[in-house]
Amino acid sequence: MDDVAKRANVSVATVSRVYSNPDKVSPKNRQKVYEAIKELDYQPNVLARNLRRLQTNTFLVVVPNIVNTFFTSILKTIQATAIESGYQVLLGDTNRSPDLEESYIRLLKQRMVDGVILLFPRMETAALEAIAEEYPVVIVGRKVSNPDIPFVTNDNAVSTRAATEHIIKLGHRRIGYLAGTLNLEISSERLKGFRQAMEQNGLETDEALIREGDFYLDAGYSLALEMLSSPNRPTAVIAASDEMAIGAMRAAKELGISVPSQLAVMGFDDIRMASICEPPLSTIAQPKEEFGKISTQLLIALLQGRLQSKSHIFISDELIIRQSCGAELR
Amino acid sequence: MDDVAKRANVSVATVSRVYSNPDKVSPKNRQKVYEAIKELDYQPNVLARNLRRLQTNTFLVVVPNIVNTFFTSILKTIQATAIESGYQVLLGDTNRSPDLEESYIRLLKQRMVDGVILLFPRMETAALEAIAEEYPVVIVGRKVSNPDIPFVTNDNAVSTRAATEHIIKLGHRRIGYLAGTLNLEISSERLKGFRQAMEQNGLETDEALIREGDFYLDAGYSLALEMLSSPNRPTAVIAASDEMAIGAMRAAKELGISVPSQLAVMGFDDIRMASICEPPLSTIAQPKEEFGKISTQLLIALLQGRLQSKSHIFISDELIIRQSCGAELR
DNA sequence: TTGTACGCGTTATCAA
DNA sequence: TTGATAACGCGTACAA
Repeated sequence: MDDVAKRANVSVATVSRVYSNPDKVSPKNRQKVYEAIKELDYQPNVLARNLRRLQTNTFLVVVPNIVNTFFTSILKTIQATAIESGYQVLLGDTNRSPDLEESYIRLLKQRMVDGVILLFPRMETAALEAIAEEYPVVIVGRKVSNPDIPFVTNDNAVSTRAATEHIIKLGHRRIGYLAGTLNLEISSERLKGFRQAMEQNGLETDEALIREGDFYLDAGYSLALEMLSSPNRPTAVIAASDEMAIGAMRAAKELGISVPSQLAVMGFDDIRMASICEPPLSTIAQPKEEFGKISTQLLIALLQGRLQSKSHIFISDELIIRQSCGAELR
Repeated sequence: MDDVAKRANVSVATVSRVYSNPDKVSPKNRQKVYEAIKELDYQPNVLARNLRRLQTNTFLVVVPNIVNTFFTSILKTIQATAIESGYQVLLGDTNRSPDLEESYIRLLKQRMVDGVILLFPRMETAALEAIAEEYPVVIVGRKVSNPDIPFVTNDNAVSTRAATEHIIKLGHRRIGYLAGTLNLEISSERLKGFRQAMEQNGLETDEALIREGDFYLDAGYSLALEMLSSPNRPTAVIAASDEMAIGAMRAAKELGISVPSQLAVMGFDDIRMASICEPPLSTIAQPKEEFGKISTQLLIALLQGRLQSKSHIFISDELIIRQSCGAELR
């Protein structure tokens, strides 16, 4: 910076101002500085700037599993939005481990990052709130009660209820449900929505038709194989994930049960396979891009101290009707 | 740090040494410092440390598309390996744009990161080499001739040749090839391997059976539909990607051509769908984890100035035989 | 083994 | 509008 200043016949202060406050420098000097910068191919040292400002214009995104296109779709939008606003994104993959999640908070304490976006965090609520009260944190995909902690999420109960109602309207009465790991709030909420829809429509839920899986294809396959082998089998199956729904379709095929004419199937997630499989799977799509965009905007607002309070944001899922639920047969 | 020093009755230098050179501090003082750190919950300020050391212990990973599990599998290993070694990972998604790729190099010039791993870069070779000559850069998935620039890649020609030979050994003579975008080196190399295998086995390659697609399912579907509708259709199809291979299987199904008994199919990539589709797809799996691990080790060695020269590393792909190629029928 | 003091390259304050 | 200068918090050369 000294060299630039000398070459432009100004002080380092003026050079610095050309970056932070160009309007406060006379056009003549500004021009001279620009030229000197160009001639010397000068690049400001970000490390010094960071130290002086005590901020890095970088934030961390903590992801449960980066080999999962659901999360990376969100991450992609976060990254793009961040870059647009002059921020960088540091990546933290946790392998779904709550401990690793918490360990990343160290970066916040050491001032290595200005803030954090937590995607579908799994740590205890108490720990989560404690961190978010002390540092700039935005949560995606999970609710907290503290009104000062911003989050953006969908409502899993509402969406599953809507999907279930769609199936009921198609005339089904015996409906099976393949749940995800039930100790996750996201799974229990989805199941809750299923039960609500059944109840509100005066249908009894046969507990034998509710099974817990782990979101993956194999679980959906084997649970459905059992369920569909029963003489009193359901005429529709709703799954907490597309993979499980596709597993269920495979089981049906193996048993000679045709989808959708003899069995309606509904998934959740809208993964790429959902539109490609046979028949294409009806499902619920979460607003991945909006998760990313809104959470990033919230965090930047938070960092710049212009966050309106009560930033609890719910975004609607989208019910996508393809052929597996048989809506088109009617 | 001042507070810690006072509390432990030592100087700040001693506190600093406890972090960087614990052995150079007397056990007594070391213990006192540890206690003070704990009592005050002191965290060293990374920004100051970075400035002083003129390094960040952070490196950038530039990814063509982060919503692609092939790239994120590599990224995942990179992240894990980096963290293990005390490094952080900054994320750069380029949407396959060469310009965006180059723009990330700014972070290097500004010293925001110590080095870069470029995954399957698309920029011009000249630009690539120019950057890698000046800064610590490791390239994944692409070769460069300069022996000082480290890279790790597979050999697409060799792998495709092996896959083609496998098909030939199964007795096929008329074999179709669905290529990827041919202006990418990766695609032309694969096609080259196909031609080599045909030639070395004395088979003529009918140019009508070589078609260029774009790696995606739809292209594989429509190209195969055409190719298989011909009266003189091939008995085997090799694709440059699993998605195209799956598209080809769909086309075959539509035409009433049974896979594998009437048509052998081979893919490339080993995406999740490959093991799930019907029939399961034979394919070539690239060593994703090794890409990640080795590239990270190379970069860290490079940063620490202990990189042996000639770090040009080739890793073998794995031919995965499932049912779509019909090997099991014999 | 320990402490003093300088400098890393900026930004921001203040006075001119 | 500009310049001089004091931080920012740490690491380390040097002296003790």
